[in-house]
Amino acid sequence: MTPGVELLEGLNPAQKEAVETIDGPLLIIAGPGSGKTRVITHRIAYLVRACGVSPRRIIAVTFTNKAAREMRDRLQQLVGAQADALTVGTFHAFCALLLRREGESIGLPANYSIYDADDQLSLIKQAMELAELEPKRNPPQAIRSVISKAKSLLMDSRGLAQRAETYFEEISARVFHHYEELLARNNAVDFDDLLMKAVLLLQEVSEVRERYQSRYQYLMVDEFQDTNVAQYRLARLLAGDQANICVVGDPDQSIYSWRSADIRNILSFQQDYPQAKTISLEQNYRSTGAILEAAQNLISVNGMRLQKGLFTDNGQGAPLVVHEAYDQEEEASFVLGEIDRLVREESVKPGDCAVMYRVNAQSRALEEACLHRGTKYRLVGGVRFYQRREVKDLLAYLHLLHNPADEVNLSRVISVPPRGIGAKSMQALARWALDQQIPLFTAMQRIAACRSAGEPCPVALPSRAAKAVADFATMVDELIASSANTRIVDLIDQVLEATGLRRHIQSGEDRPDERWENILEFREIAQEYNAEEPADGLATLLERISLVADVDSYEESEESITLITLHQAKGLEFPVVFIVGLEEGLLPHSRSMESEEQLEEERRLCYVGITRAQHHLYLLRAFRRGFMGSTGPTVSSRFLREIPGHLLTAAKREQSVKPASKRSSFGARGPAIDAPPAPMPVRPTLEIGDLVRHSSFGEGVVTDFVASAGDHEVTIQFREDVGVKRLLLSFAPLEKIEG
DNA sequence: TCCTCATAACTTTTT
DNA sequence: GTTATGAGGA
Repeated sequence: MTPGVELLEGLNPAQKEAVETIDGPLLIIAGPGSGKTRVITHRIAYLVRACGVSPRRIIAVTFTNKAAREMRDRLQQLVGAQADALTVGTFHAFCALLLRREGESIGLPANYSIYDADDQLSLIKQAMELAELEPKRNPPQAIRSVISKAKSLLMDSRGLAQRAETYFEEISARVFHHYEELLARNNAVDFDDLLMKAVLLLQEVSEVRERYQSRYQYLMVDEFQDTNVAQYRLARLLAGDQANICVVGDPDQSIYSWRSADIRNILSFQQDYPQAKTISLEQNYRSTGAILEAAQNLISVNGMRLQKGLFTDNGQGAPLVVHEAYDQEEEASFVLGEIDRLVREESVKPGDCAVMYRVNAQSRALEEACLHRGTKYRLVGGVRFYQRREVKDLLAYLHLLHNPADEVNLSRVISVPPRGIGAKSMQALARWALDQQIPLFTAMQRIAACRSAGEPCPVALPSRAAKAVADFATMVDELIASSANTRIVDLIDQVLEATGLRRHIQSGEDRPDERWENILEFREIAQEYNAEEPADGLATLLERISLVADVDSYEESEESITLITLHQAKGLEFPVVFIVGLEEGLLPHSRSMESEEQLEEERRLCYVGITRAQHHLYLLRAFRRGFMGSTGPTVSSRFLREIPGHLLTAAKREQSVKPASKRSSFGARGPAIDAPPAPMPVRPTLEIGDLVRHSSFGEGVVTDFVASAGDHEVTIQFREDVGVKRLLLSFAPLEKIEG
């Protein structure tokens, strides 16, 4: 028997074909729950075990570190220790490594820093000062986004200046130019640079390109619909003329266009590789028929779309539950109440349940409800660990030790703790450094040298400040010297003591215990890097930390429910899913309602959420929701209307447990005094989720609403003894109960 | 130089 | 209901 042939067992024909097609370009269109990961991992294992390809020659690129880790784990099971020789990682991680090894050939020193969004912003503000632009009139955030878009299209500041179409782009190009220089001076790159410089490197330096092309014979790209132009170019450069490139994606799950992801890459792929084979995986193994049907109906509203015929052999399953809560507190308590009930009555584990939302701010109400009820939960995202102030401060010191040219991190730590070097002194120092054409930190070292030699200070500084600067430079120098031969954890301890950071945190007013806990947690993480060479250990630690997302640290647990944004939920699946906040302005988000493209992306986001569910799906909405301190009534999401009514059912009545007083106090028709005018024209009639009273049937919930021949047909779920009724709006004696 | 208090401005989504 | 910024006082 051919070795590795058992890897094909249990695959459907399309999956099998995808695994066996190993040479030449291959595009796999993989619907949700179609066994995509299985196909990718089996394909790699097949290459290794059946085709005898050395694992060193295979590279698989994923979107998140978590996906990479999962893939590696699965491959370990399929090919054992050989999995270690595979290259599996995110685009950014691969580029970071490539640049650290080969960057010198395009003038990038190996000890470069990676700047995150915050660092970028502070550099952009500096660049704006140099370009003499008012940050008030030109929001730095917006400029950053223009720069980032340009870079993801592989444009530098010259390119942007040439192709600028608006005044704002022209301004941005001017800032961009200074920004590039500042990055170079700080020996730093931003996220987009990782990709752009890697492309530049492979394009310009043929020796390196050929080496990598001949090393990697087989290339796979996961989540291809979320790649941007730079990433796609990189993939093509790596694939070379051999073109054993396999890309896997689903255009309907493209939700990162705001980060310059470009679905058109799928079209480009077919143009760039006309001989490419396309395989569609259409059988869904994850969800019930009802869930899949709802998802398909929703997504089919999108205009620009490749039709797909998803199907499942799973049963129809339970209908989707829609519920309108009074406010976000009641929404949260409904969710938790329902989870309790499922755990009690249907042997569901809390860990099987996930609550998904559009924006992180929505997690607050849910967290509070969990705390109140004693429900264990795991929050994915939120305030990121590495973004916490104390952790970032410590990291900034480590960055400075690794790359003393890094002035963003230098400025960050110069006054943490306060050591008598204020803004004025820093300004004077910076001016002098610029004058002397030396880096800021070198200027500080000069002052230290002058002082110890008893010479006068070359910069006009108050003597206290001059001493403080000299002490600081000496301290950092000592730490740098020590970093070359100290284990990471010991280095961290030295930094905490020498800089006074430990005392600063522990004697601080602001939750000192919690903040110190975070430092200790960071210390734990760093411990894992001890095995490596000390100097290299610092480099890898910093690199890894710069490139991890929070979803990466997500671990499954049986007792805790999961709170997660819709974006982060991509690639995950749960038996029970609650999607909350199905309201106009939230899902779809108000910032995405300007253009049809953005709206379609919101719809895809909703689609991603729905297709995460295996057995039970709940679609929730709050009638009133607070935003930015104030609170106002909401309008039901159009997405609810785009799901056919026969798939939906209203939540059982007793679930809405809020005391009646709260409801009635708002008043059925009374003017909403504190409510801002609704941003969207409210439908003059009824909407899905509305509560109505019928003169003979009693109270009910609208579950469907269709226009028909000059009238509207409403489907209403009444009390259990009455059941579901279809009524024509113009005839039915219906009264809306509220809002 | 550093800290406190007020106010303004804002919140998509993340490698 | 937050977090970033600024003025003014110690």
